[in-house]
Amino acid sequence: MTNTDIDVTNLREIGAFEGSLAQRVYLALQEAILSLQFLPGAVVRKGLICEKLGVSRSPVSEAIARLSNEGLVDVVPQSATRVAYFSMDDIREGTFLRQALELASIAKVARDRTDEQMAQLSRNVRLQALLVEDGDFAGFYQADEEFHAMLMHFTGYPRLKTVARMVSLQVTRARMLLLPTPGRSNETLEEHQAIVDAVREQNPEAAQEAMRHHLGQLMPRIEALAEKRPDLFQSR
Amino acid sequence: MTNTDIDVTNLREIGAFEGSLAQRVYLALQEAILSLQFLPGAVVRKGLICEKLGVSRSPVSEAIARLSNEGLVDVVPQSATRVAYFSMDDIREGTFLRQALELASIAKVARDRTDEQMAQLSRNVRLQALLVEDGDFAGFYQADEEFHAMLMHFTGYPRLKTVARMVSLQVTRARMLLLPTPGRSNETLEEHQAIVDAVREQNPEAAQEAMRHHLGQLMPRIEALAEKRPDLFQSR
DNA sequence: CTGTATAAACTAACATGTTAGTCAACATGA
DNA sequence: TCATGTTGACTAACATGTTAGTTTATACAG
Repeated sequence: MTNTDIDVTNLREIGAFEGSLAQRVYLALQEAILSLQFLPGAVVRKGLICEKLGVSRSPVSEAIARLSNEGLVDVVPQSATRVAYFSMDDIREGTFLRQALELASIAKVARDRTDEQMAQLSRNVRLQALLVEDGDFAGFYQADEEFHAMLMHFTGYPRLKTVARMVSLQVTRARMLLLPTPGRSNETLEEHQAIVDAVREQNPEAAQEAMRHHLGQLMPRIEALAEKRPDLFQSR
Repeated sequence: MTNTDIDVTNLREIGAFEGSLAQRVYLALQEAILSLQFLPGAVVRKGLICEKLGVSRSPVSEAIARLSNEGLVDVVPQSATRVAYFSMDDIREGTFLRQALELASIAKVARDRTDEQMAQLSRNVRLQALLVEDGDFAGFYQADEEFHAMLMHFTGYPRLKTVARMVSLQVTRARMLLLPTPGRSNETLEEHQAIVDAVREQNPEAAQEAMRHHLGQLMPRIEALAEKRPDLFQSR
């Protein structure tokens, strides 16, 4: 069991975020955890965070409470808080929940989409094609995120995006470890195109099937990862 | 706009709950809000709650932060906290999210169920039949809850139940206003039986269809409610 | 009587002091 | 060497003090 502390120099200053102090601290910590600048097992010390960010323990405590609720940290009462280890069980569950929400969303969007929404989707996918052509992986990753966010936005349910993000935080963190595989972005693009095609034709079943296939590509890659980096996975 | 305070005498003592003080306060407040003992629009005063429950502002603040996150209270920064009004938008969204999770769950359970799980489901539904026969509405309500909780438990995903509960809290609160309609529990029972039959036959599509039909019965009844009790719905 | 400025009261948010539970280091005995 | 008991440092949880933003009541001008 490693007992290393987190390295607070990896925290972005809270001036970079908006909202209450607690909210900013939360965002700063979440970013550090998801980007793996805080490694699993590292001890989260309130004192260091307070010092680095220049705030008192109150907002830090509230931030940690939220992270605990999301499963990104493990709090041992009266003792310590650590960055949560990866857990294949959590990741599998997160994938399942995420898929449940994505499938319901895509079916609704395929049914109810407007022409304007269709145009936006089409535009996004054409942008993706450009980015793949240019080999701009970072840009493609962002456009990919936007693609899924856009679909959820089109359902008209504002909390959906938030809930989907929350349930799959562990998956998001695991994705950070996936190196860009040659040819994968091309496949991803084709999968996105298939989804958009089904939405264009207003065919909910086809859209669901295309989305199911798309999302199904992720888990095997994460499972391969667990073999290579067992140090990041829970040893309980 | 009513400016009534909450009536803290409706709060159960925290001795009735388990966990940290913050957790107990959270549960006590949630119970009062969901059971409509705290009415929409009522001002939540920390001072009164602290006095009634015999705790300081810290655990109360943490509890309110969680309730705010779940949408059960509206916090106006630096000003006041109120019990959230009902919102048809929130309820529709909650129903959508709940259905997404229930449909994914029932499909998985129909595929993967064990004989032991099948026996438990069958037992629960036969219990429901007895309770309907006896006209025990409270008992039937509880068995109904257990039925859905059981299905989610059988997926093997431990957080699922928690997430499903969280996304549909507004729906749960609205259900409290639905008077037991004559004959409805009989219908509900038949719908549950149809679901269990499909699970027995390990037919995911049929199970989903039965579940979809079952869940589809709720929204129309809530919509009728919004007409009768406009005072509880948001007037923004 | 009405619109507006102002101040006082109230509250969430934040800071800081205190308590009590946990855990690891160390000592003691087998 | 190893099991076990004790102690002390450390931390989350809780209590309380302080700050700053919002709302509302009130005074005053038009």
